[in-house]
Amino acid sequence: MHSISKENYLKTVYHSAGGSGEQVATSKLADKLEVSNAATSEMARKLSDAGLVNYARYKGVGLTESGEKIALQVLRRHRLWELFLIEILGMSWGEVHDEAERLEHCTSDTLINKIEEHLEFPKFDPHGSPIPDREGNLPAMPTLIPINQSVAGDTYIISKVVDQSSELINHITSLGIHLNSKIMIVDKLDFDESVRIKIGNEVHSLSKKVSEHIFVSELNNQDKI
Amino acid sequence: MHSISKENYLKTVYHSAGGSGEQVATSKLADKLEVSNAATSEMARKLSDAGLVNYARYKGVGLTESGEKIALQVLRRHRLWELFLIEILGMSWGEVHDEAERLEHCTSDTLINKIEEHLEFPKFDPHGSPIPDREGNLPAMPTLIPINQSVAGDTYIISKVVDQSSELINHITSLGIHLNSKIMIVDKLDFDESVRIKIGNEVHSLSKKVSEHIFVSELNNQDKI
DNA sequence: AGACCAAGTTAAGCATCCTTAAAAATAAAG
DNA sequence: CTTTATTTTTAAGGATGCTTAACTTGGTCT
Repeated sequence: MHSISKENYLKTVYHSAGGSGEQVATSKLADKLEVSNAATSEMARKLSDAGLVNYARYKGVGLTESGEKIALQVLRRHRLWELFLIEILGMSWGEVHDEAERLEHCTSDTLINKIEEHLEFPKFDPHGSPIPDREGNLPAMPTLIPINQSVAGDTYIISKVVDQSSELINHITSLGIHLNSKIMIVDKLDFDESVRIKIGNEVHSLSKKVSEHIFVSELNNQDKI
Repeated sequence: MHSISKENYLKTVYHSAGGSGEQVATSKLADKLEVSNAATSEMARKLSDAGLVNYARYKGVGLTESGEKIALQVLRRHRLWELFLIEILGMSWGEVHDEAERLEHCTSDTLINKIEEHLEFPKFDPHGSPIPDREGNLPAMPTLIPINQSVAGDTYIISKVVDQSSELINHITSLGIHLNSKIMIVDKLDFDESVRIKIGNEVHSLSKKVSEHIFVSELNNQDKI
């Protein structure tokens, strides 16, 4: 296994490169990792020697295939842990990030696979980010639309909630809305642009403001949590 | 938080000192931690400077009060993780030790308390070892005897297995012996000091060596796991 | 007691990952 | 196109935690 530092560098390169294999400036990594520029330059050379990044002096770093593989494994561990801590242990959104940040570096394949199994092979983490599978493949992202742009009569899956203010979260949680809840759009009222939705057998009304912060995906587009 | 190395040294001192605050030879620690004697001497000095152990050259180390506190916290994390991995995630005895060995060093109080809560405040880990509570207090232990000191004809509960080598664990697991299994002592053979036990309807023979590592408690003496 | 052996300690050095400060390369401006 | 400013890299050094090799110390044997 690679050192915690190396894993964090690779993860940060992955995030900074925005998916594609762009080159990332060492200074950008230094900012994100909160270390000196000198430290990132040195690490860039080491990771390059190890074949995990492409690095040419003054040109930034980009992940190689094997580097990306490791970054995706770290990401997988992070996102599965976050989901697990929230779903199974009842921790709050605010608490889980730092915890997962540490656990992601000391979790064997065996353990993370058990966690994945226990969560019934989720595809997305509590923030709606995709969880790489055992081979490092990312699931297809559903097309997300804010709930106020949904079509009355159609059925959707709650896929993402932006703005993590506890007020909003508590409000929608109290209505029985959770990530991956199945909902049906009853109707949309013109006069206040609110949306009425059906969850299970209950119908609730969502204000315009609330409905803008909840994103849904079409049912067929989504296999399972 | 203290470094992983420091936590491991303190834990090892605790285990080696056998509960009471005896002095432990640095060479004994070196053996258990699989590092050189030089490394333990140096660490002894550092831990002593930090007030975590009593250390006089050539006289070994012993935990101070604050050192023992840390050791017990590490122990608490280790044992709760082991139990959690087995009970909640369905991992095997053989798998959990190494896993817990890593997790114990990157688990916040918040998380370990959640785990404790989820397990409904267990008192003993999967090996029958006591789990320190949040204040570092150990629960009262049931009276344990090694199986080779049991009385033929009597019935007991498997309460503890020492030596966590996967070989031993796998062996006894394959015989159907688990923590809290009820067993009956069939007889004890003088010529090789082996013990024959009955589990369910099967009778198995345990060598002297194996029988020394399995501890049982009398049937009425046992509250819960 | 004196000599000897084993246990324990110090010394020197290495790997990792970080720092600050100086030097070099690139980019920008006149 | 040269000078300046900015970014990036190298150099030197520190902390941690380990190694091997040499040296003390303590205990034992005669």
